[in-house]
Amino acid sequence: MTDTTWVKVLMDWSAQLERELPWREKSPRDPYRVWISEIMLQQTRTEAVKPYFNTWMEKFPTVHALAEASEAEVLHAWQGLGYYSRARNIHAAAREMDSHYGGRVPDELKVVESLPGIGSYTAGAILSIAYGKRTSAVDGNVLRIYARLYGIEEDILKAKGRRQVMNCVEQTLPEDAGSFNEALMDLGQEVCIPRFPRCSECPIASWCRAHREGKEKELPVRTKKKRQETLYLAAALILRHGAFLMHKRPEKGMLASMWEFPMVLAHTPEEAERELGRRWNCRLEGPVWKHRHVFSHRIWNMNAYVAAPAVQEPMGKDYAFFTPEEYRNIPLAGPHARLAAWAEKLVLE
DNA sequence: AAGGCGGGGTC
DNA sequence: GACCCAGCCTT
Repeated sequence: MTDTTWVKVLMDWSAQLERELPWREKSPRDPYRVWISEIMLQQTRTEAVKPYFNTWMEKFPTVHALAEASEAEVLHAWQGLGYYSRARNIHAAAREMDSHYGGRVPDELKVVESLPGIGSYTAGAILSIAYGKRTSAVDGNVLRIYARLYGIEEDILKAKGRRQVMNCVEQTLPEDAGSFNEALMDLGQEVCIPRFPRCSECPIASWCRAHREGKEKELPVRTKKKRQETLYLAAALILRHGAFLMHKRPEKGMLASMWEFPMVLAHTPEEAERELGRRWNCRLEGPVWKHRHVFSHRIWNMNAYVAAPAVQEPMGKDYAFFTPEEYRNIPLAGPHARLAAWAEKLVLE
């Protein structure tokens, strides 16, 4: 039988820690706030989320307010936070809650988990924290903590290792699962951190197998990810009557539905520049601006050029002109937001 | 089971 | 540079 005496020790430690976070107001918790915070926190540090969360709540205070908003407004509020399918899914889920669930976050595990953007972790977190149900919420923190605590040597990013942790969590999960899940997050962020765990500060170190065996830096085992592909990007600054020509990206794939300056991707900077000149059939001045942007899975080396196409091209509905005043209110794609900020001064000249 | 999908802090 | 974060979805 598993020794679970550490559970209460951990929860007492977390309670006296009293971490103050915008989404951790006094109980009862607002399920809407719990849901939004959990989505924002997917693969994202708490410090990055804080300002977005507060702005979001002023802009979209309820499920209904969010459901009424346009997708562009929602995407704009998410700009800079990354993983933009989260914004699209959150919007779709809000409309579903508004039309089918009385404008509330549902309180049944299977129902919540069926909503877009809500997987097993987020469903468990919402149900336990907002509704007091006894559900587990296994995230990166929990995988790391349990791998160390119980000396699990399987790769936690693979199904087998993950299953071992999930089984273990089920056996240790207390009735007050919400407080327990939050206590694990506290421990994972403050003490049982990835690289160099602070075991001397850990309230449950005496129960930890990895610590006992001096393997706390060896665990957890996790596969490395492959490195990014490098691409070269040439962007066109096409200015008419104080407005820049911009392009709306496709509805699927990277930076979906966000706006960018017209651009070409290639494997060399020369090729990108040549293709851009051919596309707009004009001379390019520049590069007038350079930037290197690292994504999780690729790298863009960007060059921007001033272009003045002689004739008005037939452009289609994915193209439109925006003044800087206007493009501050539309969702801009990653590094194009930086270019847009820089390009404002061209309008003044 | 594997890979796509952002951005930023930290070493 | 590399690592990794309160993961989910598609293929």
